[in-house]
Amino acid sequence: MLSSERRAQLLARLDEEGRATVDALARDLRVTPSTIRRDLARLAGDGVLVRTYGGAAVRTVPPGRESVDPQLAAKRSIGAAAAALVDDGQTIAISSGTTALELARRLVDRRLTVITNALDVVGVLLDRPGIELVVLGGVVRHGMHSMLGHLPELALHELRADALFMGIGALSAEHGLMNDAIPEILTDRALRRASRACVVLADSSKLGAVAPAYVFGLEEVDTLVTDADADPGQVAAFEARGVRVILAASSERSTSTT
Amino acid sequence: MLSSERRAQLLARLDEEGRATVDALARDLRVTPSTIRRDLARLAGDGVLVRTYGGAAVRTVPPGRESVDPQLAAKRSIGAAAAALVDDGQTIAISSGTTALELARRLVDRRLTVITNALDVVGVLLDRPGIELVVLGGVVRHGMHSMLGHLPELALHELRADALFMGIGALSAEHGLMNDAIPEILTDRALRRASRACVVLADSSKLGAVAPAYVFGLEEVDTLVTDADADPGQVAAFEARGVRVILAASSERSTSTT
DNA sequence: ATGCAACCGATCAATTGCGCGCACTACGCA
DNA sequence: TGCGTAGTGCGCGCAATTGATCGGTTGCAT
Repeated sequence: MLSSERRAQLLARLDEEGRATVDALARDLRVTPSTIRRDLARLAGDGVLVRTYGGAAVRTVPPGRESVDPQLAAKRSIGAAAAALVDDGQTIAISSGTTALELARRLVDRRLTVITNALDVVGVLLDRPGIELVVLGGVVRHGMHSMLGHLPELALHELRADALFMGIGALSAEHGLMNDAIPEILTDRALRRASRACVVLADSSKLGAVAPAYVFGLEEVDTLVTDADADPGQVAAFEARGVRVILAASSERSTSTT
Repeated sequence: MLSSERRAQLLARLDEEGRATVDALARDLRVTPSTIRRDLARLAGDGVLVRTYGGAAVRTVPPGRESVDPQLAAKRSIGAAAAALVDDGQTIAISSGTTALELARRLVDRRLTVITNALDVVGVLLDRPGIELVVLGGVVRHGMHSMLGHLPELALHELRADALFMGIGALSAEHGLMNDAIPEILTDRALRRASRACVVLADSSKLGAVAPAYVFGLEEVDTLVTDADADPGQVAAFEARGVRVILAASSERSTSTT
């Protein structure tokens, strides 16, 4: 095999899977880990990938944190369902989070203005012909790739969106929307204030859960997109609070794995 | 078989398979590897294919669009020299541009706070343990990956840096700093206002050149880092204007190619 | 905090490919 | 026939890649 071909396969695999270990690459490409390390170092020098301890990752995918996400299938279907709510020509805001990132992946061929504070969303939508991309700025949280602080708030005073699509760590009919990280909530509230409508993206495991940081109440939420595994009682409770609930068609295998 | 016919077959095969080894081509075309190497060298010179170790491959990017930067070696050395001006613990601002990007590559292992409006710089410095990354935000320019508009200005009201490192499209002792893109200049000026010192990074081809958009004058510039190919007259002119000039050691091969 | 296993970068020897010079052949032309 | 040019094959010194090894470092678990 040609060395350039090997590097191309390496990149293709990384593109597909988001990350790979040195050992796995060495085994599958039939070379020693030394060679893989050299290839990775070279490609990392070109800025194509990011070297991590034990392997490598695509630049735009957060490491570790979302390793083997059992809800990934659900998040994908939620992203697809949410994309159907977006009309061409609109201006939308997308918050950080893996579910919101799945939405962004579905929007690459659309004609939109997108406001975001999530660097991963930026990576997905960068240089897409129909996408006008507005980045909020801020201090980048390590690993999370979201931009926080008062800079996003400042920028959002100057911006307005038709709709905000936000992922959320937990939500309940009783306590509203909650997140794990306190610094996030100021940015999330500012995003809400700058948007006409609010669509919350949350897989069914988030419904009825709690998290330490209170973001805002359900009265601020117009639509909730979740997956078909959602508890009907929860769905009814949210609908009773005036939230339109959309159940995304879930892929079948997800039930068997849990 | 005619030699031109052989080269045509060689190209056809490469088009079909995407790659080929020297040995396989020599075997199938009934000539020695030497001849194949000569053919490949010739075709690579024409830009039709890419030579790789042990074989050849089709171009992955069309010839015109790709970034064959003749100044890349110079920019790398400039980036290295500029990195020596940065002390650990400092807060620095980095503007957009390929030369500034080379500086960023040299800072990945340092302990710094970095303010930038360049997404490529963000990609390089993202998740580096010692790097606190502050993104300015703004509207993303397609292809350029810089964030512009009044959002960066707004954010820069809230920020201060020890030094600004900025790439520049052209500069002369007479006309000061100039850029190709008008929208850039507002952001560049705001970056300057927020920084105590200003270091300009420009390879020698930029010295004495002109570009349409005036950014600011040399009285705002403390240091200029360029490569050793710089015209001594130009260097003297800049020094006469009070600018400290640093000549980065140039790599040797660049001279032989010109 | 500490110990341990895994990983990394640097280095070395071996293999393989490469550029270059030289000789030979084929062909066109006077 | 003699000569010049272009193309090809061959051998040699050199460069690039690779796999193995070693000392140092990192991340993880206890």
